[in-house]
Amino acid sequence: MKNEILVRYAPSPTGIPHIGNIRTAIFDWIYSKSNHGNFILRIEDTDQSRYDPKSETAIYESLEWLGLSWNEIPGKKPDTLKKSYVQSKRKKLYIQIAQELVNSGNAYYDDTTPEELISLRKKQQELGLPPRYDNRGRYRTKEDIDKSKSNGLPIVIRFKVPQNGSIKFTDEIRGKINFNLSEIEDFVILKSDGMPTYHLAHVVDDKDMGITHVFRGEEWISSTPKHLLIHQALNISTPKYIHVPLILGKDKSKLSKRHGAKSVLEYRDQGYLPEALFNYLVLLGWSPGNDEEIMSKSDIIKKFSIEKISESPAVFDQEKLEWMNGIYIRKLSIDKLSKALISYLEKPEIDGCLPDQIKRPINYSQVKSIAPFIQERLKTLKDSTEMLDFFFLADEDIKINKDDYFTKSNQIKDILKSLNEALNIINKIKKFKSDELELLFRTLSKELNIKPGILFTPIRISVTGKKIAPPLFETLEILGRKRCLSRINKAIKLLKE
RNA sequence: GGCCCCAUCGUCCAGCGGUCUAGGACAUCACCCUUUCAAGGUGGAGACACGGGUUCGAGUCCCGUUGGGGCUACCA
Repeated sequence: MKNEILVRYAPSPTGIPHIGNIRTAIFDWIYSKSNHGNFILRIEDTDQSRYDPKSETAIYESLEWLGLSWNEIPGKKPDTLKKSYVQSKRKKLYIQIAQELVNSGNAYYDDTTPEELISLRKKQQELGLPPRYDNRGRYRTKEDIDKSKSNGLPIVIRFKVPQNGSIKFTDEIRGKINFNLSEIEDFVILKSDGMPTYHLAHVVDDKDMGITHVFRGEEWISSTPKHLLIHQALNISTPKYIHVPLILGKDKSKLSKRHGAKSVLEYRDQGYLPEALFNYLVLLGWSPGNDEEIMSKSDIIKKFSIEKISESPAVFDQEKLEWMNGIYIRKLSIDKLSKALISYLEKPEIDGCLPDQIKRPINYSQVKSIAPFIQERLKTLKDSTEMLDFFFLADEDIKINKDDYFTKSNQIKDILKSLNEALNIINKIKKFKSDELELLFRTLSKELNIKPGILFTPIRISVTGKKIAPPLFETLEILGRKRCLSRINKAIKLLKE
């Protein structure tokens, strides 16, 4: 049986995909999966001046990291090894279609220069008129154009928009939307460098590739009439349009770099799990219709429907993402957590990971022994750096801030007493295990009549260099007797200075 | 400015005419648990933008106002 549903993610390689953009890809992917359709990737690189080769790689990486696998269209060879379709490789097709449109009277050559356009808009604005192209090119003769061409002036092809009547279309989540044609200017479909504009290229490709559903950001609603017009002129059918609500920054404007760099790869590098980002993002603008929030991919695929996509924009909430990431971290097995932690921690110090003086590779079994004690404390993998650097640091590299000892209005002689008792216990204890240690230290706390908190804090600081650290007795055990003794001795010396 | 879209707690969502004295989650506050920090538990505060209709009945339908956003390129 033939697959009916074909959706595409069509980013332009002008920057690293950000959250808003990739959310559309997520919807695309889910929709194709939930309908047993296909999902393809098309690189829309028709703007040569903004093209950035790095971002093309970033697109692949982002998609792969999130697990959004794409297919090729049966019978249509992709343009890259990565199985994506690339518009610049299809240039001839667009030129051919543009010329067809000229031939059929739906488009015309225009030699209006960019400078003329700028001064035209300027004049209009001075007069308080809306800035728009005045369709002057309609009245240029073939001779005019030929002359301009031989003079080396830039020539474009513009679509001839009927200047009366209206055009309407159905957006799958908002219903009917109507526009007056008189408000639409004759727009460029083929640029002077021979490249098509988005308007032409995507219509041609969607038709050529058999795209059935177009998911795109709400910002495209206003230019949809242009796309419809091209469809009409070409006498081809339109796909379904699903304009998804925008993702907004804290200030409620369209999410952009200005809101603090929200590229997908950055989330990866900051220690977020792909499952968490996926889950969070899909909930931004969609819900299953009840209160469920934590859902696996297959859950979501099962429950997804276009009708449940919301029509109002959503503000991106970093804190909720963090919370959700914590949920996903806690769901990981210790083995998986350890591996994720290692691959994160081994990166250079400059990326927020373990200090460079710590030898790589990081030992798996060591991380595995610690992982259970930090698992529920992590919001991101990055948090782990600070939580366990002291496990890997040499004793002499543990930096202690003396002031940390004195926050509870306690006195130095008590602190030294606690530390010396600790030394004593650690020295004498037979089985250096956390439960044994805890037993002895609790007994000591009672004997000395010192509250556990007061007794344990100096030990924690001495051994980890931190006021906040993983559970003390487990920490001691993993560190081992020798290192504990050495660190506490060092701390006593420091305190006596 | 013009055109288009949108409007439930601070934020994300549920609600698709009566079960709404409006439910969940994040954040926030209090308490419990507790060796720090978390995690967890319990509880609190917190919203249907406004005005007209329609209807026996409106958060839910219609219109307007207000507010927010988007578009207005030889960028996508």
